[in-house]
Amino acid sequence: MFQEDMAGSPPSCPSAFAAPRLYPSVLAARLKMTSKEQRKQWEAEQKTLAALRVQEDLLDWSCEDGFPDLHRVAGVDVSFFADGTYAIATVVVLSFPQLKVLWERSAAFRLSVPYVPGFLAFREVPALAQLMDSVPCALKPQVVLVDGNGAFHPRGCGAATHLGITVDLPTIGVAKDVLKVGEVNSSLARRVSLTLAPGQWASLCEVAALFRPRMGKPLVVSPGHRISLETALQLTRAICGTSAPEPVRQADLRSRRAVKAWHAGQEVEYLSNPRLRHLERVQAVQELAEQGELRTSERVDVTRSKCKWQVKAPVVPQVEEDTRTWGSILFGWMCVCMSRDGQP
DNA sequence: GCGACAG
DNA sequence: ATCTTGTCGC
Repeated sequence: MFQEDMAGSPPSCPSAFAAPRLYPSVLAARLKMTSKEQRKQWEAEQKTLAALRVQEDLLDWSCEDGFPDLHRVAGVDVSFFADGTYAIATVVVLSFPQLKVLWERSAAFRLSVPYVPGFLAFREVPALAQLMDSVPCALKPQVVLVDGNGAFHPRGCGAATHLGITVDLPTIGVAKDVLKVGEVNSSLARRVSLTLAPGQWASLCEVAALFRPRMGKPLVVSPGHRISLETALQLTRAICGTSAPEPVRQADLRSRRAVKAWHAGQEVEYLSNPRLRHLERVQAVQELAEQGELRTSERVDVTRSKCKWQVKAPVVPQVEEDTRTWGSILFGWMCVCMSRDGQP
């Protein structure tokens, strides 16, 4: 049990949190604080949930041209206060294909768990799941895009998968950096990205692909829950703006805005104990699974899967002519420089 | 012992 | 994740 769970009341005054910024050291200290017992428990939960992951399309919308039955997509994100003890979780629901924001909710919560690579979900998903619960039925999203990984994870259970299973919605993981999973790492991804023109993608392994937006860093796309990698990629491409999928961009923008608003002294909604509520929820999911009420599926072991890095051109090219911008060209050049450093 | 490591 | 300015363009 983390001490923070005992803290009761919401923060009421920004000036009360003028704590010094100790990011690197605080992180290092907390990382060591995470006991081996805790890690084992987390790993066990991830394995249990990974076994419940539905890896094929289980959707209420069609994947055919233009996704005719898809009307609402959601994005989620978390932004942090400078003192590292509070954060704001945001859920946004957008219309499809217009990609206009239909609904938003942002709320502050106390961070009760450190960030440990491979265990992001335990830090961010409880608050996000609680917010997802409050989405009005009429606005319930048909798919959720998560900042992070889905099945592309050492135990097949990244934050997108964790969230998808606990709220029982299709999810897609979109990560800005490459988590090391088996043979896949950032240097492999860098080599693959050099072969990618804007708008193209290439697979990294069975459950992850690298997608190059028109501008900016390539994204790691992996299915979270109730969706295939193919469909996840297809949809991500369809809703990707210039550098990121619109739902995650909106969630990012709005959660940061909420942090700034907080700093400016505005009242912000507060979630009391997302982690404790989430523990009960996960338990409920596991019990349902034991009773056979939940569908289970075979887990793909990323670690043992071979890398297929053949480049595949997009079905519908997003960039017809050479409309590459300065930033895009500069990025390509930086990639070349970085790969030179990386090569013997 | 040191480095790696989604957000 | 967070720390950060000016600047160019619509």
